[in-house]
Amino acid sequence: MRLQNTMTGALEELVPVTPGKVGIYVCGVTPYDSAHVGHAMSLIVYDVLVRYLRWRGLEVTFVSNYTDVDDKLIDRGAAMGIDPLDLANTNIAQWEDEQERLGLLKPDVRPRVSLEIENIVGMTEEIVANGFGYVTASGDVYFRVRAKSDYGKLSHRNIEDLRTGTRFEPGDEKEFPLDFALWKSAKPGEPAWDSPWGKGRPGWHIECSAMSRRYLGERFDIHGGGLDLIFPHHENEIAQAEAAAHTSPVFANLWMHNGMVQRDGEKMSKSIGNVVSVGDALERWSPDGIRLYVLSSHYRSQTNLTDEAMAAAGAGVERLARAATRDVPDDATGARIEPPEGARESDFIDALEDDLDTSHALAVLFRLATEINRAIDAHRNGDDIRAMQATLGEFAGVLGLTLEQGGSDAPREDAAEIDALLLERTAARAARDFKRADEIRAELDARGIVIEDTTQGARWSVKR
RNA sequence: GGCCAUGUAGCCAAGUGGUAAGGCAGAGGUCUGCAAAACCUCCAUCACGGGUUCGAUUCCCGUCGUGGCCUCCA
Repeated sequence: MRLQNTMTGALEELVPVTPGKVGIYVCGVTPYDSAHVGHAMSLIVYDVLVRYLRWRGLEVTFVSNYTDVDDKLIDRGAAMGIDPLDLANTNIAQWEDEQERLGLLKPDVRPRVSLEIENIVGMTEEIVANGFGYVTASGDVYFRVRAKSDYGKLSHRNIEDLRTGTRFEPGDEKEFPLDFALWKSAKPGEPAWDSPWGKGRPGWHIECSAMSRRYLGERFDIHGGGLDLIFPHHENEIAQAEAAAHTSPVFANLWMHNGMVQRDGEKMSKSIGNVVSVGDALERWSPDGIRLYVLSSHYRSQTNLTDEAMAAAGAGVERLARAATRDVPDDATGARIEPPEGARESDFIDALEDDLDTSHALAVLFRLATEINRAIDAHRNGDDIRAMQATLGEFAGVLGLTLEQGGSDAPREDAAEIDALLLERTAARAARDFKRADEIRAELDARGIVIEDTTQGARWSVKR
């Protein structure tokens, strides 16, 4: 599989550190507020990566963290008058529920900063001992950026460029403006832990270096996150990890970064008030629809979330789901058929091998759907058609799509009533009382129910 | 200001130095009592201006637009 490595800017072959195994670390959220669709998009991308690699037979260890100790949590907690860790736990619980509804795989390890303090302190000590960190009079520990000659190599900036525009704050104890905090001494009322430098808490960046090393080793395969994390977060992670390294001069082999989601052509931001939370999204659109939308563009590109695009994604899911679940006659005497050019497993694999080209992979699914429909209409061999349906379902599964129909089996309180109306309509049609039949259809339509007359009889489903 | 992306049909969105995947929407047709679904057909010359080339949407330069990062951010 080839993936674009942000570090080199080139497409690189994924060559696992340990053959047959892949370690992936993805930066998780800071749970100071509800998650939004941008977070969801990011995780959907890596979710598909993990699913695909596993489908291909690789043993994947997927690690993603929660930053539950952070300035934002402390500030928000103070404003709300609650303990920042409680706030984090509340938001994490909500987000985990939403992740499940989005069909996201659970990471194999889900570390939290608050439970990793010893690990983080240990790494910080190593960095200081190696001369890459220093302790100030007030008990803060900073990373000495100038000691790392290749600092900036991920974001392709040099220290001089970065220095422009920065300056020392009055009373700043930093040696150099770009130095960043590894450990922050505790202020009254803040969550704090013991350390060799007194009570305090970790800086933002050190956690990911410490946790990824603990669970994946000093060198691992893929580190992912949003484009906005390249600088300073990932840059600093690299500096820290390499400053503490014992055996490997390289931290992550491949750096993957997903593009940002815009809403109606604008950046989602609290100030504009256009942030779409995951909760809102799940209210309005199906998990498959959200996923299809995300996967319809390349993960590195910026996407624009519009109601129209979401409706299109939902309709696309319907098309795939229908084809995958459409009744196929048992007849196995029809002419044999197999997936056509562009709809074969090799096409699907080629697409995803090529820097996770999910858009192309989806095109394979749609071609397969068309072929299934054609084959059914043409009374082709039933076994062959069912095989194609199974393939479609399998590919969809690799992409994390469930293709569940919102059909008659969907739980609905008035199901019995709807069934009764449908029976009445069937009787009316048999009696050629089309006026009454159409009335019933209109009534059900008003209730969000769609009727289809098929050769197997009438059926209803929930309109999406 | 610096660094980096990006600009493809009504919308979303792939892609390639040799005249543009796929989805949604739309139009016509088949099927249907009518619909729905499905199937068939149709629907773009790739922001603009230069350059390189036998030939560019695809490479280079410039302009304009959009966005990201440079401070917290998926």
